[in-house]
Amino acid sequence: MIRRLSQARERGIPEATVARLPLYLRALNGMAERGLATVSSEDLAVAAGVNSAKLRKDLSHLGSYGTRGVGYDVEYLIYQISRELGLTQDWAVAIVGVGNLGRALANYGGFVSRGFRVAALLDADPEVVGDHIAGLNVEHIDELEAVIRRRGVSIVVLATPAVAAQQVADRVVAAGVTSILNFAPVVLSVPEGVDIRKVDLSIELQILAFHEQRKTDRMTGGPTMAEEWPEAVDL
Amino acid sequence: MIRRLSQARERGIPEATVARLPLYLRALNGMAERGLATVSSEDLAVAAGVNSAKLRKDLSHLGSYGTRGVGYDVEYLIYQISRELGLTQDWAVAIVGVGNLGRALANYGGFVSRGFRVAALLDADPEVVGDHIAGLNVEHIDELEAVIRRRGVSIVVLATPAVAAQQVADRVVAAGVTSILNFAPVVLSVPEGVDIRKVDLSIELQILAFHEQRKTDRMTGGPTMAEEWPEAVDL
DNA sequence: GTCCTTTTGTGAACCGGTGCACAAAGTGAG
DNA sequence: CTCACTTTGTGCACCGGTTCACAAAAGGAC
Ligand SMILES: NC(=O)c1ccc[n+]([C@@H]2O[C@H](COP(=O)([O-])OP(=O)(O)OC[C@H]3O[C@@H](n4cnc5c(N)ncnc54)[C@H](O)[C@@H]3O)[C@@H](O)[C@H]2O)c1
Ligand SMILES: NC(=O)c1ccc[n+]([C@@H]2O[C@H](COP(=O)([O-])OP(=O)(O)OC[C@H]3O[C@@H](n4cnc5c(N)ncnc54)[C@H](O)[C@@H]3O)[C@@H](O)[C@H]2O)c1
Repeated sequence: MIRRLSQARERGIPEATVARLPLYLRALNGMAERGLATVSSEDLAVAAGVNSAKLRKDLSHLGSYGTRGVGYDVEYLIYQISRELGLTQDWAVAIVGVGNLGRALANYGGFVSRGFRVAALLDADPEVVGDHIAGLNVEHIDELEAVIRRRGVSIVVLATPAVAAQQVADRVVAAGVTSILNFAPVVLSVPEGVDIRKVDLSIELQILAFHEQRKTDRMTGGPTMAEEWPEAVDL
Repeated sequence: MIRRLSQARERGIPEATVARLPLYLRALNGMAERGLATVSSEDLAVAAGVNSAKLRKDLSHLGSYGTRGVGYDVEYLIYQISRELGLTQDWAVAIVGVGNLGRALANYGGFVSRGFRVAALLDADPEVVGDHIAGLNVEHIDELEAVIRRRGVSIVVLATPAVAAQQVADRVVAAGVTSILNFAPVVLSVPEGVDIRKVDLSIELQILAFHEQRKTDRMTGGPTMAEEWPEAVDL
């Protein structure tokens, strides 16, 4: 039982913890800007909107970086979390599908700030190919594999229409990319080992609507029993 | 123990289930378009990308809508899920912050399709106010409360810069809205009873980067122990 | 040094959710 | 009507994650 710290760090940061680390990082960056040198788990937890015990347990998975009676060194913790997340290196991102959403993403400054660099924009529409957006030339989707290879793209953002998404995903995966952020409202099927994260606007709104309905039902003493199954239902 | 069905339905659909219902709904709509009348839990589960036992358990929370030996009636299930999610009514959505992202959202057709109607666009920039986007006039943020009241807005989408988000959220909540979809990278603080869902691009990318790093580390037999804490760290 | 205060790191109970596996319920053939 | 087959609905064991609560560690006062 020699490798105490190593044991904690190695091969096993819970997924739920990984998802919160960026939150802590953001809060810490704010604190660093305001000149704070150290922060307690309680304060950091409040800033990140979580419970302080959870925060401490999360951080304990990275190692023992706090000082009892004092708290955590802000700069040091920023470095450790950044390193853990892989933010100390530079990630080349390609955006495929340069429509409404793809353009917004390309123009968004928030990526670059933390190790992510938009390295390529790709689209199938000849009307769009050749456009200059955020200092980048939109290239034709035929160039996909070449662009991924040449620019060392390791993360692809999918912002094509739903029908094209699977087909593009297949090519992207075949080209060796194993991390995809998907905005198209489809369930992508990819081989083992490929990570997909999806952002789905419409699902978020539907979840809000569900709770909103419950809230208003409760007020108005809404229907408690299933009503009759009416005739027509639009899609 | 009289009210079996009611007991199942009433006051208690697990949050995880609610988050999956939109997925099932989407898959079902696809099947309805292709003319399928019934579907087995197995097939629907595959289409939605989940385990079939999970799907059955999820659906059992809404009631007993399947037929053993046959499966589920596609149209009927679409109706039941829609009703449960509150999609049989029309929701007025306001988008606050009509920049890159706000515009993309306003132009997006995917909302309207399922009970959500963009009823207002609001911005603080006089340059933007008055623009016509997707058939809507961009109104000044000063009109926020009046617009929410007059158009019956019950869901607000926040697409302002991070610094403005909390302030806008406070006004939105004060105006009686209890459902917010937040795109700004901040932890919003709102009173009990207000539902916030956040969509955070940057967090998604960071999670992908984490796993990507692990994958490449494993291949190259990367560092197993924490390295030295280097001098400077950029934010 | 001793004592008091602060705050971390974690053991352990708890909780929501997942998935296996199967009885119950339905269909259809003969 | 019976038998073979299909598929749902769910009991139950399990698992990851959350939260409480506290011992252990650190710092400061004297
Ligand atoms: N705009 C939004 O706010 C929003 C919100 C939620 C989800 N989405 C989803 O994001 C995706 C993009 O939305 P959008 O509004 O930007 O759509 P869009 O139609 O404006 O843009 C899609 C772009 O993809 C390109 N494209 C089509 N097929 C392609 C292919 N095979 N390879 C490369 N490029 C291809 C098109 O030329 C077009 O430029 C859609 O799947 C949409 O459902 C968008
Ligand atoms: N564009 C993206 O792809 C993207 C991705 C992730 C997150 N975000 C986040 O979404 C938000 C919007 O991004 P964006 O790229 O559209 O920014 P943007 O600067 O293009 O647009 C912001 C808009 O909000 C308006 N605004 C500012 N203060 C306001 C106020 N008090 N009330 C009403 N409107 C106000 C501005 O006038 C501007 O039109 C930001 O918080 C950003 O961090 C954007």
